[in-house]
Amino acid sequence: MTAIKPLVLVDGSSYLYRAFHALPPLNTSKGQPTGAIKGVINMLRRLQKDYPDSPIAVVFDAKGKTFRDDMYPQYKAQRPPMPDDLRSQIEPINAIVDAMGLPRLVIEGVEADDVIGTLAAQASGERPVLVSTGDKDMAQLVNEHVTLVNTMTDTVMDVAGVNTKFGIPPELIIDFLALMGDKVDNIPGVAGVGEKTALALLQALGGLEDIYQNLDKVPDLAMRGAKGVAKKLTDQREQAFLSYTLATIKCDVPLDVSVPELLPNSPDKTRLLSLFTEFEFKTWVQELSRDERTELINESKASDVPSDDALDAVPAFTGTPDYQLILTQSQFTHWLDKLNNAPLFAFDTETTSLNYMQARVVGVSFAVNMGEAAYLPFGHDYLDAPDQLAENDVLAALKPILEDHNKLKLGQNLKYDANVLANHGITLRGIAEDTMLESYVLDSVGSRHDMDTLALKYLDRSTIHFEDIAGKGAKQLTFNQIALEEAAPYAAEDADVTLCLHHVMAAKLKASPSLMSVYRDIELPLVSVLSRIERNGALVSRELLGSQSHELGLKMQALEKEAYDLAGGEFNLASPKQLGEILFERLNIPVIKKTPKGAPSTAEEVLVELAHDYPLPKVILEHRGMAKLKSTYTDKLPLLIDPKTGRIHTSYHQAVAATGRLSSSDPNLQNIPIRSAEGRRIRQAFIAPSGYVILAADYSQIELRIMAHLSEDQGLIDAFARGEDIHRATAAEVFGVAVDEVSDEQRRNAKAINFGLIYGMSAFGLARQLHIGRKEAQEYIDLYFERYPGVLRYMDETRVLAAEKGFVETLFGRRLYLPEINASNGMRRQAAERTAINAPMQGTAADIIKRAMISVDQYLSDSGIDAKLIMQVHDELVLEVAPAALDEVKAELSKLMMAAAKLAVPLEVGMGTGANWDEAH
DNA sequence: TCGGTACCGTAC
DNA sequence: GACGTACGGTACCGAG
Repeated sequence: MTAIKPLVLVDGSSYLYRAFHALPPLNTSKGQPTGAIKGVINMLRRLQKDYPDSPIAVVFDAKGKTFRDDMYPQYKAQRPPMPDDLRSQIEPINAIVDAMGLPRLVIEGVEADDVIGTLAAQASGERPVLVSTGDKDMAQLVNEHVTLVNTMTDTVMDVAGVNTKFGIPPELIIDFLALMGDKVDNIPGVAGVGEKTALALLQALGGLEDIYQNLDKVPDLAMRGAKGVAKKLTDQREQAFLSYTLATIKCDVPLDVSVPELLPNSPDKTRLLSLFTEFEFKTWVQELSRDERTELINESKASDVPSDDALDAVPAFTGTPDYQLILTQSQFTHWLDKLNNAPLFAFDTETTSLNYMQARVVGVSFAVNMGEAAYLPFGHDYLDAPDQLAENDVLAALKPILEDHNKLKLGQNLKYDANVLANHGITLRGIAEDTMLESYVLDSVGSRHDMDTLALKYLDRSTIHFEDIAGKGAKQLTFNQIALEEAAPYAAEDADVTLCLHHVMAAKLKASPSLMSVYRDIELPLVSVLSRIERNGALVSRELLGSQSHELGLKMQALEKEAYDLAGGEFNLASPKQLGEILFERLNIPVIKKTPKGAPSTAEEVLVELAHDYPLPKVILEHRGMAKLKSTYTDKLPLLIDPKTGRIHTSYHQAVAATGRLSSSDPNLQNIPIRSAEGRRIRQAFIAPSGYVILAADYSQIELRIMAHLSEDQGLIDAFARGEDIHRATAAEVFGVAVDEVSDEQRRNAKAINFGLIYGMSAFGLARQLHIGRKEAQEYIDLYFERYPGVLRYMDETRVLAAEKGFVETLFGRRLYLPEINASNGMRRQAAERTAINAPMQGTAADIIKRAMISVDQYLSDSGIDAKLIMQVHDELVLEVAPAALDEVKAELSKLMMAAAKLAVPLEVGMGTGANWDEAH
């Protein structure tokens, strides 16, 4: 089934101007402006990716007069001449378009619009037409065959879209322009008739002709100044009809090309490479060389991966599903046969607990074809439960299938299934697809990624919820206690829905090679790696934590007494509300800051400030610090030690953080204290077992290095290349002193600036951070951007691109959508802008360490060396290593982590070892 | 007894 | 209001 490829008509001139004006200026090191080139070519590359092999034409305005100038000498007359900085970019664009193999059209005497209108008319009815433009005037071309697409904003406009956007159908767009005129093109329109009046007239009376035939009805229309409008229309009749002609796109320009001749040629890669190099488009240069490498790789492995085409050919299932319950050996044999012969099957485990270390599998469900699934129970043991197949027999029969690399599996969060199967001695292999990860890669923030949410979102299907059959709260049943009549439809549905979801989401992913690569090359291989890390666990000393808890408790008691004396009565130190009353009402201490809800804040920074003048805040601060350590860490961690392994097994969440980072819970191992001496004692409780040492390896300044790479700022790149202390180097630049004369304060300030940049900080934020004036903070920021202009440009460009596209990307193509980037609420919009700045850096760092984890895990298992991964903390990997293996592991780990990305700056890795996690830093 | 919100604090 | 991403603790409040 091959759909007819659409004809793609690109309004090159509209993008040329938009790119030039909307994007911040960009120059090569020789001073050649390239911002518009980059904008236009970027857009063409996107179109090519979206519509490969479609006939396409890139159309530009010709120089000189057009027929409209003859008709109306003032047409576009007020337009300033093209700026030199734009003019000099036209030839390069032409050259690149030609090298890309795209047909380029420039026709004398008419405008690009007319050429596009003509070609659209020619193709109309034979194939769909997509007009790629940023110009709304083109809406007049829209009909059932012709759609507009704004490639810069990724929005499309069909007939319904025109109606929604303008409130009138496409046929009336010319009339609309004729009435209200167009400032940009200097089309006069009817003076005194603006957008609102024009729409009211058109909606009430129809087109221009109809309006003039019904001028008597105009004064009665419900619109502002209706009475005067009729006179204006009468007086300016001629001008109105002239405007109509001017605004009409000509659809019968004589052309000496026709649609079939517009197929793209294969690109001249050598020429492209030299052009991209000349204009210093470094990422495209890299991509060109990378593409050539991957083409070779793909050719060699194309045959052993099942094609997604096979799935796409399966129509969506709409009938009544067939869900079976497997209770007999012959039913089981039948399904084993299906599984063995399926190119891919969905499966799901039902268990007794959400805790993957303690869970036992009590049943398994499968789906091979959509709408057909089965539940195989073997551990339900409620009163009067029917006889089931024996667990041992079932698992023994399934084991070879589940452990076979070549029997491909699909699931929803298969890491969990892999973990619980491991409890039964089964190593899940052949993890080929995971719907949770498909959803996460498609849109990490748009919705949650649990199956119920996905079924509603992608299948418009409401599923049986776990709570529906298990109940909730204290009397919630475990799965083995649920009657099979209820359990079977639920479990079978899970497998079926997973299969249907994959069908839908895989097609979406396929449309975007970069998202597909994030999914297939990063997220999917990571599943098994994370499963192993989780099951390895981290060893903690129960004794050490216990004595720390005890000690903290004693100190807190003393502080409480002290606090009650100072406050003149007992109160709950942990209650911000009660504390606020004591401080700000009873003791009349001034309020420095309020919480978002308006209550006086008792946050740390406030108490630190107050501690200068009052004794109580200092006591509260000390108490809080201890309470935090005790309740969150020293009391809690021992409770999470698994009785069987004696270790702590966290859960890493792969589809939670918007940027692509992992998160960790139960416990969260990614926020164990390190900054204060007291906090670090908790890290001392993370110990190596006897005969091993802890090895911690972390990327040094990874996000700043990524900023240097993405911004291509030469100063920053050079500083990293020289291997300088980056905060010191920044301070030297910003404060204009030699590197070895930077004071501690200057370095501290520079460090705050560097971190602030990563977070999209404002002068206010920096001022608060450094306790300086806002003006002074702004001066620092200005100085910084003066020294590192590439960074400023990158930030501006990122904001603009985010606003136009609605998402930002990491180096590896992971996307983060920013629905509020164009919000009218300034605060929300600014928050989205800060996310836009931060996400590419944080997300690229996440991509890099994930890639490193995959290769490190591969190395560890291939080599069989005595070492294992036990933790990941965003930019750090922690391992347990036998001392005899230490030298080799360190060398290999460093090599693999550095090789996880090729940036314009070196990726440096720091390492430490010790008997515990604290010592390893 | 629970679920949700507010506030606070830990990490990178 | 003003610095990004997480998780989780305690307090508090209201519904059941």
